[in-house]
Amino acid sequence: MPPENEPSKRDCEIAVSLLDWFRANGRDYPWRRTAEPYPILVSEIMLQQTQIATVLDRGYFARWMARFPDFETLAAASEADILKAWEGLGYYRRARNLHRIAAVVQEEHGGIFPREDEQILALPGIGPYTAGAIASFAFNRPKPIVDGNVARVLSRLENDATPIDSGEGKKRLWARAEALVKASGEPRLFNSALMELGQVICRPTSPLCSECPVRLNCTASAPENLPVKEAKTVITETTERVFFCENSGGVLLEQEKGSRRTGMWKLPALPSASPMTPVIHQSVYGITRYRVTLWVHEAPEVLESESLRRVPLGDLDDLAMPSPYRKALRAILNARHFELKA
DNA sequence: AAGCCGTGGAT
DNA sequence: TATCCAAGGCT
Repeated sequence: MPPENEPSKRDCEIAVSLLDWFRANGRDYPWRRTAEPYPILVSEIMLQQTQIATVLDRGYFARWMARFPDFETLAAASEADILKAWEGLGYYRRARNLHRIAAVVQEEHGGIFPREDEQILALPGIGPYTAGAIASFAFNRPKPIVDGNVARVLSRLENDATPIDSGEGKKRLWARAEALVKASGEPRLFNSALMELGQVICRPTSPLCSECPVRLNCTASAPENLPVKEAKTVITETTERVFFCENSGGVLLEQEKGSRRTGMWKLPALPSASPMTPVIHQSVYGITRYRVTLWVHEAPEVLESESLRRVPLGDLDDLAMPSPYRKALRAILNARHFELKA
């Protein structure tokens, strides 16, 4: 009985070329020096929609691993500590999901990260990409991964203009990624190589085709025009009004309670019923499809509320705060400090 | 399934 | 300056 999916000669060539290139040129990252599920999981969650430079250069990965070195430590940590460690990385649900995963591993898997695909996929915050990444990086199993890099590389390799965010496009990409990782015989190395090719050679603009290890097998006629996407994000302008209220006891802050940025602290919203007090700081920040103009007002008169807390200046850095408010608060406090000295 | 969820760097 | 995009997932 012949094997069902014999790798094609072309796929074997692509895999070998990519593996050779990666063995000679692959970058050294801390999560590539280990096959332990925990650090690999942490890196994968941190790197979702986040650049490697952010996670490495700004110290997030190193600090996290020092503070929460294993599942047990992470499971025992408070959500406040976890959000604080994640502050500035964005998509804060990722941090809470990582926390929840640690609890599941401790309580349902006896402290051992599960190997079964279904069990991995069932963990909160782990979708098809991250499940494949852990299966291949930690367990060296031939599972495909398709992230933004891989989608770009594969659509160019096949000169395929099917939108990568369409159902058909995703189906093709995952099928190609699966065929290639199986042809490689080296899941851990190959998946890393495929992504890194997208980062350093097959870049979104100005791809370095003359240096590409798979150029002989690439069919792209105009690589700069690929991949094609359907979705176009329309930016909506919005306005946000908050207030700054400091006295000898510290600064008044409000804890977020909605689904968005839950548990994090911010400058309190200016009550819609309150009068427009003078503006003391203005900034603009982007969040998903919004461009928000943030106005920080002087405090209105009425300030009683259960969601508000007066935080001493020395404790401000201990609370997890989304970047726009952190920056505004620092700017305001710096200005005040400067005035006091002057 | 289309909208939502953060932030910073590159171009 | 504006836009894109980065190791996506959830609802």
